[in-house]
Amino acid sequence: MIATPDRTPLPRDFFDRPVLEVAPDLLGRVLIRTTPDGPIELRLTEVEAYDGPNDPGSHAYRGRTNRNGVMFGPPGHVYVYFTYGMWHCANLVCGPEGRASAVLLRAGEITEGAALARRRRLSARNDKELAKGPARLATALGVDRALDGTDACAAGETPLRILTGASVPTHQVRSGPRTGVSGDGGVHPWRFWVANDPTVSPYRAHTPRRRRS
DNA sequence: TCTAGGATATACT
DNA sequence: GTATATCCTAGAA
Repeated sequence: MIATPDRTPLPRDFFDRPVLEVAPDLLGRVLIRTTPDGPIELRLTEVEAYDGPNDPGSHAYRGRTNRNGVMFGPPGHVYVYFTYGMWHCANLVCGPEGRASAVLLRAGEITEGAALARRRRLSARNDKELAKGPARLATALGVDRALDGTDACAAGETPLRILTGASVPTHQVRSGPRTGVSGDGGVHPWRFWVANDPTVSPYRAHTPRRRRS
């Protein structure tokens, strides 16, 4: 065995599987965000599955729009959406192509480039909060709509890539209801996280907003 | 420690 | 007009 970390991207076949197989298998894998100031690496600790046509909680449930077009494309690409008027969230598209299923990257541990991440996340009180939540993760990595459609499996230069390497053992994977999803979409235990990991975001049930005055 | 409310793009009614 | 795959701050407890 070779002791050096494997810098090879995951093969596209990895994502060309049902999203419920891919999601737990992503836990523990490492994302590399290449920025002009240097790389930021993140180890995934929490994800959520969204299964296009059968899933009322999915952005793709009501068909293709300008925003969600990447979900309908080939697996292994990054779908980035802008929400609540302020935040970005990153997903990895799963197969088969056209099914429009994806995994939302909910939280992770910054394993390299923490100084760069802190600069983008000034409100974080400690390093465990740098990517504790989907919008925080995107902010820490500097992910926005400009990265929508990025191929995370590309071998060459790419702003965002996911590496091969060990996922966490099955006995450390936990699952439960998805966060912040309303209606029938909240019943599925399609949120997956690493047991006892301090970077996993706290569960919040869906709370409807009150009307503005 | 907890809760309420604000910020406001995008899609849908 | 209303809801949302969210986060942050202020003020109460």
